[in-house]
Amino acid sequence: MSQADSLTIEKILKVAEEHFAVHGYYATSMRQLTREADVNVAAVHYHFGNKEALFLAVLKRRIAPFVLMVLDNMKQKAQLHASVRPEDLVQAFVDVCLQYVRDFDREAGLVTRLVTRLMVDEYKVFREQLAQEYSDIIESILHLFEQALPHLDKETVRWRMHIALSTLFNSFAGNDVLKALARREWVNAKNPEQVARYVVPFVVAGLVAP
Amino acid sequence: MSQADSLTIEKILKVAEEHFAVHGYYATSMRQLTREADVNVAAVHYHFGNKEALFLAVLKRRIAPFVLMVLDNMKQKAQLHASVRPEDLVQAFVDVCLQYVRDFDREAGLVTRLVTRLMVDEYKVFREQLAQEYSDIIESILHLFEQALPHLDKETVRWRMHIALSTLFNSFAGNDVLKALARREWVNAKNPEQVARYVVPFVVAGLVAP
DNA sequence: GTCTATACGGAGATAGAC
DNA sequence: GTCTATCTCCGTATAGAC
Repeated sequence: MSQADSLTIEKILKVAEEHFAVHGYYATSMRQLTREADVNVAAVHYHFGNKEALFLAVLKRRIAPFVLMVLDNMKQKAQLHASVRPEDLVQAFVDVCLQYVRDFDREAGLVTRLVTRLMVDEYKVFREQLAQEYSDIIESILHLFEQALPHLDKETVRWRMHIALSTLFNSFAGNDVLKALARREWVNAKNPEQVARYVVPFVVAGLVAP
Repeated sequence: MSQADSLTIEKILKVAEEHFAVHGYYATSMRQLTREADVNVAAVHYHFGNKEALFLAVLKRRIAPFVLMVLDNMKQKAQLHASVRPEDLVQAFVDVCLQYVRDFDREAGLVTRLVTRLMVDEYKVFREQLAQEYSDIIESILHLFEQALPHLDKETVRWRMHIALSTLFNSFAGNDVLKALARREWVNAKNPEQVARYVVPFVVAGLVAP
């Protein structure tokens, strides 16, 4: 029986990705997770090996399709015009996020939350395993940014892309400094349409800044 | 004996803030922390109550002075000109970060890392306890942003401030999406001077975007 | 080949001896 | 104030049931 056909594996992955995205790697309990998925704890170790490997499986399943879709969407938008426009690159990212929300990620931010978790936790093991898979895609995206910002030197382009993507991932993950520091709710950071509306002009302006 | 005079408390706090900032709340082990601080595990429970309370103590000690310093610096810069300028507000934040690096935070990003941890973890207990302390300060900072961006409606100002502060905290925390997803090092996200150089024009442009 | 039952060491928490 | 003993829950490993 192939992995994809196994009901047990699917049940584990479904509950696991939710837990990892919402609570993070360390705060996720294998026992609670398997209880919720109605699966024995040891079944996870049989199918995946250990907690790290399960997390990796979740990441690989969700991040690769997302990043690839972003790249494709960027290329597609770029072809509509004579030159690559910064606003098209940003909009491509946003479109994929909104499409994910419509299609399957109703809670919004599953993939983006997983990525921001990776960002702050700097888990070396995961990075070494994941880097290989996405390096080429990220390289292609950088190439598009270089075309979109021809007046800037390459070091600056890398930094702007770095800040732009960090901001986009964090915004769609619903991460909210103001909510963390202040009492009343300032903005509805969990609403993807609202996020899209306000983050696009901000990031585009940041990219093309003098 | 007052808390500030206790050597044990000081030893615990010093090691704890390092561990919490670098590894996060859940990945921090009380046993490892106390071993490193050369203090008995139960001493933490005696002086602070539990792990949550210790984390709160660390946050209160570091975040309040930082945020207050940012507000003061913003007000100070604002008084130098007839109107409040967006670039002054951003530069005020950056100046405080760089001053922290020079003065005591040699590893850089202790405070900013703690805040980004709070952002992604959404730990309700901490928020309820902390929100009260910083609400007024954040409110004052919002007031400055409203003065600096008079042509924008208040909803937009809140969103721009939200995105700007998120980006600033994340940048100085050294959080790096590209490093999380790709193999080779794209930018030196851990170098505060480099961060300052590239993040300021980006965020200022984002704030004043049409 | 799949999965269950169970045991082990380490974590945070706490009561109570000193 | 300090520290030991102990409780419960965690991730993990493994033997064996089906």
